[in-house]
Amino acid sequence: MAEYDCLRLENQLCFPLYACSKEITRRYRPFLDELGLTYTQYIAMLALWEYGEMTVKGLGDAVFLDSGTLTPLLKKLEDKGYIERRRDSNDERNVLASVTDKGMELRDRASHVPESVGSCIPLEPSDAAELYRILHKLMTDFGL
Amino acid sequence: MAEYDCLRLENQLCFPLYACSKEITRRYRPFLDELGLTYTQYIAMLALWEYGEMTVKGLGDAVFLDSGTLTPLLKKLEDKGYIERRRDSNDERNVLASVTDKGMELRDRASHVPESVGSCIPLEPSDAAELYRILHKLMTDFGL
DNA sequence: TATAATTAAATTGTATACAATCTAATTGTA
DNA sequence: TACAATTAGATTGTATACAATTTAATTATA
Repeated sequence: MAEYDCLRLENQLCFPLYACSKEITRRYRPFLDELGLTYTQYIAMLALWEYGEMTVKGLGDAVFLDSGTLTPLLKKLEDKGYIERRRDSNDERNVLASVTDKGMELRDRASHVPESVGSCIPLEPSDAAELYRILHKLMTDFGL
Repeated sequence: MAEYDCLRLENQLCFPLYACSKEITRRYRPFLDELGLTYTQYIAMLALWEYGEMTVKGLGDAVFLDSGTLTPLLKKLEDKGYIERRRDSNDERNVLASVTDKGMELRDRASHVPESVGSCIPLEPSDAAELYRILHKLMTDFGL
């Protein structure tokens, strides 16, 4: 059966990546629940806090999601009062998303999240740094 | 704004993990399309090829998915003719999934997938080995 | 042994993801 | 300037994910 060794779960690189990504997302939940955000909504808010007003396209480029995912997600963030959406009067094709005052207050409440989650991730600093380096290199080489 | 540096997308470890995981899954698509499988269906088939007949629970433990995801997924694999599902007569709570002859033929056609995908992942062998080591360590420490 | 507790799947509901398509606005060009 | 091509966002359809609940079967225990 050595001919199928390459198909063993243990020998895949994609699988632990997929599994660890899901597990880490899962560990955000208790902290994000307090903020009323899902993980993807949190990622979108990180981008909007950092870059300010953005088009749906620009946000999608930043977080690697398309309008099919972002349109309903941004509507939910708008319903929660964290962002506003409006058409760009200079180019009516664009929809601009911006953070509201309530959304800026949320930023303060979110500022402890990275540290809180970090303490739930059993990763030595040296491994975390190495993982960070490899993943960022991979993203660059992917053209992301 | 240094107080919010920890919220910058660039400073998250979760985000490149999430982005790379999605991108790698995306790169499986053309190869898996030929087999008529989605990525998650492929992962489930890897487990069934490797371990043989499994309960839904056992499969879920192997690939970190619950019955809410697996029940409809296994029905699709059954519709495609790659697996069979039957109740365990020794314990009627269990549903056993097993690979059909057609599913075993698929294994031959799938055997080139890891190498084909690997050549689309711009990762040096040393980095791939290091990434593999860190992720497996993380899974172990997560209790996965 | 009757029943409480546990277990496994399935189901329900919510939220991504993303391909493909549609619509409206803008841009390029003959 | 008409009109083709492009672009942005929204929509539709399919496929995960997973929490919470339900149902049926099994196990533990009073």
